[in-house]
Amino acid sequence: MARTPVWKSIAIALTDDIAQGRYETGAKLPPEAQLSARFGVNRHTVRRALAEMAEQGLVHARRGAGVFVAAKPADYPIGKRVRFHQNLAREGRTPAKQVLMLETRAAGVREAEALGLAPGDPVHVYDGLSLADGQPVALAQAIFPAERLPDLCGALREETSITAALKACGVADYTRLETRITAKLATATQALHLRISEGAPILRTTSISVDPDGTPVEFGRTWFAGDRVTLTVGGED
Amino acid sequence: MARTPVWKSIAIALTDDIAQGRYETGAKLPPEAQLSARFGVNRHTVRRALAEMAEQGLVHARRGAGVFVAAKPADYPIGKRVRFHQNLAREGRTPAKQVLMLETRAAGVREAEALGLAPGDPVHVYDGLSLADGQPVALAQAIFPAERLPDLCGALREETSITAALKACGVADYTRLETRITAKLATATQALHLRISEGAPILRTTSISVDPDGTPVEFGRTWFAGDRVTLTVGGED
DNA sequence: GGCTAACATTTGTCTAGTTGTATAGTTGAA
DNA sequence: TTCAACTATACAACTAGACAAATGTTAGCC
Repeated sequence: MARTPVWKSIAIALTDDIAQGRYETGAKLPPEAQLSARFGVNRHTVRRALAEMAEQGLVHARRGAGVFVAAKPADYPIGKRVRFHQNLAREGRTPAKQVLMLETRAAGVREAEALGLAPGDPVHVYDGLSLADGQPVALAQAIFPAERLPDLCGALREETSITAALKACGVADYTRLETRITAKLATATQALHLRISEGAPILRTTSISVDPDGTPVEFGRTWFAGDRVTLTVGGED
Repeated sequence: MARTPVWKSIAIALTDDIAQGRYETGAKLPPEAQLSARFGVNRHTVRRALAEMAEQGLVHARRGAGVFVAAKPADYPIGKRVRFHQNLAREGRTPAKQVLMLETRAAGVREAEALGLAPGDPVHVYDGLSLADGQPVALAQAIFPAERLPDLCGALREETSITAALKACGVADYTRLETRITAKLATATQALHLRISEGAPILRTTSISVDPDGTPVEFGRTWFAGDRVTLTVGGED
């Protein structure tokens, strides 16, 4: 006899359910207690199955909330013209952003250098979450020179994208001057926002964007959920 | 592995924000709902963090109004002239001390060496608690040469500060010769006195103070509640 | 101006549900 | 015996939603 463990057959059954479309991406699976009743096994056995699926990136569990079907990875091109909303819309996914924090404060040394300011000059700091089809994809921090863009905070709050907010403040166009990419592990709060597990791989990019005159307008730091995004460089554009 | 709970890391993040001056003393923190969005957790989890901070006296909440910063960690300059009462008064906080124990006994080897005595010579030992605005900030042990300062015990009991007690015994001035700083974790009794949790970080300093002639007058050991104090070295003075 | 009433905001509390983890026990097979 | 798979139970940590209570704000009225 083959003797496949019970938990493995449960994992297969659930995986099949997802493939059949019984549970959509982003949807919540029934709670473990309910699943264990359905399969007639102990809760731990279901957990074993779910753990396997989580490791394969098929589902993701949030303590207290439930187990959710993970989304498919998206290609995210990085070139001269990086526009989160356009990038995703091109793939037929619905982009969205969620403002986590918005403040104006003095620039740090690193930030001032990137924006061509003096340390201590005022900057707008935007902390936000970028979503694709309602699923968090990236944590983004963007820093703008406050003196040049005094009304940006309001615009960021109201507009649906950073590009639109910059346009409302008179920056009709801007291009990416430089992007640096490194790999990190998710901290606890990053993991919570991105709905991944602590210690999961993260792509961290830091970037400088300039307007057509070559004046820096944005210093950005973005943390992508490594499982959900594939950064692509080069190609067209 | 004992992973740190999410609420604890949130408490640390907020405490740090306060220490960094992002929220001034007396200022209102963002409402719980906003904080829970910023950290990506449920409001209850933020409340757990705020409860911890409130217990430590860092913030206090008023129903219907908000959560306010009660006190930011005090800066405690360490230089030639370390005076607990003056240090705190300069920051607009009310210092106080509470005597835990007062005794005269024979000096140990380490203590004798620091004070330039022979082991077994009599020393006064002061054990006390230092408070800022009624909040315990540090546990202090001070050891004085008994033969040189025979009446110190009584003075320590009556005067409000060690500086005053020394003055009453004829030591008009004294300066810090040396201070050593290490990090420790709070023991149960330390935690109890400082009203922090067991295992919380503690700054331990050992110091030698001398009178204008260069004769050692005090050998001190102090345990600061790490959350409530930031030791600063150098600068003015 | 000064007062009140209505409303929105914000913290406090409660109940219920869900996943994470730890411990101990049972069963079946090599 | 020993080991792996599974069961059983309990508790901790976090989520979710609802409502109460206190506060701050604003509009309207005298």
